Amino acid sequence: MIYDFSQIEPKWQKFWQEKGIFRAKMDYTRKKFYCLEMFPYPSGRIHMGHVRNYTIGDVVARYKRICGFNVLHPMGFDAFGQPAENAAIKNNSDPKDWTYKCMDWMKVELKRMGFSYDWERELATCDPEYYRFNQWIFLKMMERGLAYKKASSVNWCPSCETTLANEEVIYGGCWRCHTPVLQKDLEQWYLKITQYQDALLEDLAQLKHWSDRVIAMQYNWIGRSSGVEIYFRLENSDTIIPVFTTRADTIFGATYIVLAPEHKIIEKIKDKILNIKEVSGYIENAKKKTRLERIEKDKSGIELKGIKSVNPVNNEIIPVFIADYVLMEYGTGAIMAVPTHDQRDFIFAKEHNLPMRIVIQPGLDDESILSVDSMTEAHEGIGYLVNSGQFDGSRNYPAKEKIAQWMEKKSIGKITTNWRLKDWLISRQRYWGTPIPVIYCLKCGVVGVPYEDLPVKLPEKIKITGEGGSPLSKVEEFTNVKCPKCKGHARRETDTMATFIDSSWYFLRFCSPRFSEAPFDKNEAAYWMPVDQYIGGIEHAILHLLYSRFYTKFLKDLGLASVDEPFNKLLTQGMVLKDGEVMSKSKGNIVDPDGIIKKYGADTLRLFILFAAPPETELEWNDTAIDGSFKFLMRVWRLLEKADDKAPSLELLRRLHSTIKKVTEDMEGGFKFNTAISSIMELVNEIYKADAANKDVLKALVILLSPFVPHIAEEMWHSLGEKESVTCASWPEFNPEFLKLDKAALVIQINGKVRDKIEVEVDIGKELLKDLVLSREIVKKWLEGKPIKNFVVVPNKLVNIVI
RNA sequence: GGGCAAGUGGUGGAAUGGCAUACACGAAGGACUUAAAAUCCUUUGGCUGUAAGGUCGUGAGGGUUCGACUCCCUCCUUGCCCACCA
Repeated sequence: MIYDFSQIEPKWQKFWQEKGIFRAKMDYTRKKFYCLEMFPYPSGRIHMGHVRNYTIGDVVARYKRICGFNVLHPMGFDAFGQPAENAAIKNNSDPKDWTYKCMDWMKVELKRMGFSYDWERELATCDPEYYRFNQWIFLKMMERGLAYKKASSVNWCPSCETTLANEEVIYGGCWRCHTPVLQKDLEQWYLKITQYQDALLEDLAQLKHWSDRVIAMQYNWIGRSSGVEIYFRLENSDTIIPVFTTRADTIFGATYIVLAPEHKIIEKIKDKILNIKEVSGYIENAKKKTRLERIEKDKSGIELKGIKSVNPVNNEIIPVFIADYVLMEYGTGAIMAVPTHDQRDFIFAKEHNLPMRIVIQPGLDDESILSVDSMTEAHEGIGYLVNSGQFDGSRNYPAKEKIAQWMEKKSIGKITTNWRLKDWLISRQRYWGTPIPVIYCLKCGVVGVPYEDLPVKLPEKIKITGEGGSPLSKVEEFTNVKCPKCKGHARRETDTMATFIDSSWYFLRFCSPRFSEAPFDKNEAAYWMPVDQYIGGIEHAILHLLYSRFYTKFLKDLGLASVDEPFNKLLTQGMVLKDGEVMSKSKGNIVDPDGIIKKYGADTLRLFILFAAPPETELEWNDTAIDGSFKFLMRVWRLLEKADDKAPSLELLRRLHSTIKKVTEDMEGGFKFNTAISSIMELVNEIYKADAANKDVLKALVILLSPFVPHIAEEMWHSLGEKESVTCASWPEFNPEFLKLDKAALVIQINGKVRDKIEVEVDIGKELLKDLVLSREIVKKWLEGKPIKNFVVVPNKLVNIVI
């Protein structure tokens, strides 16, 4: 009887599907468990990253199911996006055809892995029945002022010919193609995620089962900082320039102010700027620079000649500069410069030969006194205030609050909170996405498409060239519409939504994927949500999770969702590496899962991936080590030949029950699959050693194995005489009676070093133990009459004699 | 510059205050075989020793403790995230 996985695996996959074992139904009498893995983008074939992600998820789902939970474990496709469009341009084909072909391929591969999905809940975000609710939610946001159109300077990728959200700009480049991003003035749709900034930040505290790493990433991204907006007036004018600072304690040291080149005030005061030509030149130049260039360059800048400002705390007349190191998108787009206590200002002041004044002395004794002439860098640390009027002598950090309050009282400043998080730009000049459901009418203005007209369907079979902006703008029958209000001539919006929208609520849709009246059925979602265990890559730690949290909060406010946070536990799995590097086509180090399945079967692949490393850490692919996983399964398989009804030895039962205990603890305490599997391997070794494979012991072994390697487990389960699926069995409980021992192997240490071992009765008294230990020959030799300073006993574990 | 991880045999990794290297992979030797594969058995951190044993050893240095891979402090290295964020 050989282990023929190629016959076994399809057989049970078919069996599970025909019996509908993984179909999920709402049942208030049972405890639910919603297990979700981040759904894939249909790029063609599944890769090892997918296999790892979905194997981890499948083990969780199968384990919870066998523990008696009512498990929801769905799968679908994040089907809109640019690769499909690019493929269409390249092959002169249709994005829809390409996408559906890819999904079909991937589905075959996912099924071949034996994942326990409820395929009846499958969804694809490019399906009009799905994206109509992207539009539905968008209209609800529009009604509440959360979706709005705004003209502004936006991130523009010249290669993709589309706008990008701040979140999609990675180190000055496009997140997709890494092309340096430019700034462009455009009218675009935004979602007001900032409406939820407080909740998004505060509710992070609820997410006790998320890693510190992800929490920190979200926290930093939202980026709340409290400080003061200080009003600097221009000399001989009523014009006020507000400036944001977190360092109000340094205000008396502000010796000039600096504006971002894009600052609106410049246009208003340009007649008074004496060197306007040079200033305009500088601004033009700054606009042309990519963000990367602005960051890398030294601190360039130019003074606005003829313009002076007034420091409101001491009425000092100070110069005004523009410089591209000041960012328009953060704070007020203007800063007060304190060169003595801010390193960037220090460099700038040195370069432009600007005045400095020390307002914080690190210590008041002679050696630590700073002087402007001898300073080589800014003093950003703590100290005592000087040159600061009535605040002289206070410690600078406690003075911060006092100064802020004083400024507020004098109406020269306002205590404010500044956020790094900006509203979400969602307009994309692309075809393969959700059309934004808006119509522009000359008479009525911006009009939302009426709900009964949804979905606004993407026109099919259109020509996509990849040139000249939005493909939809060239489709006359799409753009040319009647105004829903006045029935007059109107034009349809031709931009599509960012694809992160699609994945921001799919977990809710999975609760009732065929529901047609709303994005999802309230009651179903109330039962299944939140997702109990979410599993995916760390690359989605910021954007996808933040947007999903935002959508969930909005949908709760709409009265649809029942939870504040969508994902209770989050597991971010590590990447799969080959030769220390991430697998990628360009590096040519791809291992194709399909080839592995053909050679070893899905169970071996699953086992190797789970055994080789804990789920969160990186996994180094090893072509020879996978052989070991295969051999282990064959070794398990051969146990069938040994199956008998002889009573198992007490020793074997002990091992069985300690394995049950260990595996259960590993599953409950953070999914330590690698150590769970290694303890099962020890059990198998023990059965071989005992050379007696009692059927009940084997059945327990098979159940323990079933979440990891479901096909071989199912086959063995039936071979052992069972008729139902092993997935319907119940998880074994360990019997503590078997774990009790009457003898304990004690380690004898002398001065903390192991010198001897002794077997004694469990819970032996200290005095009796001491006599026993001291009578040992080895112990006597080491002691050699030296006095014992201390005799430490750790019950049933060790003794340590200190001499 | 800020934040979060991590650093253990030839390799993946185990041990979260109590026998460092479980479980595997690889390697070496042996059994079975005409042979190979498969399977089974033995060995496998360094140094030292015929052996018993001794001794060193978890990135480096200090500390706490009867006892530290584990806790604390300082530093080094690597990975990831953010970053002229005022």
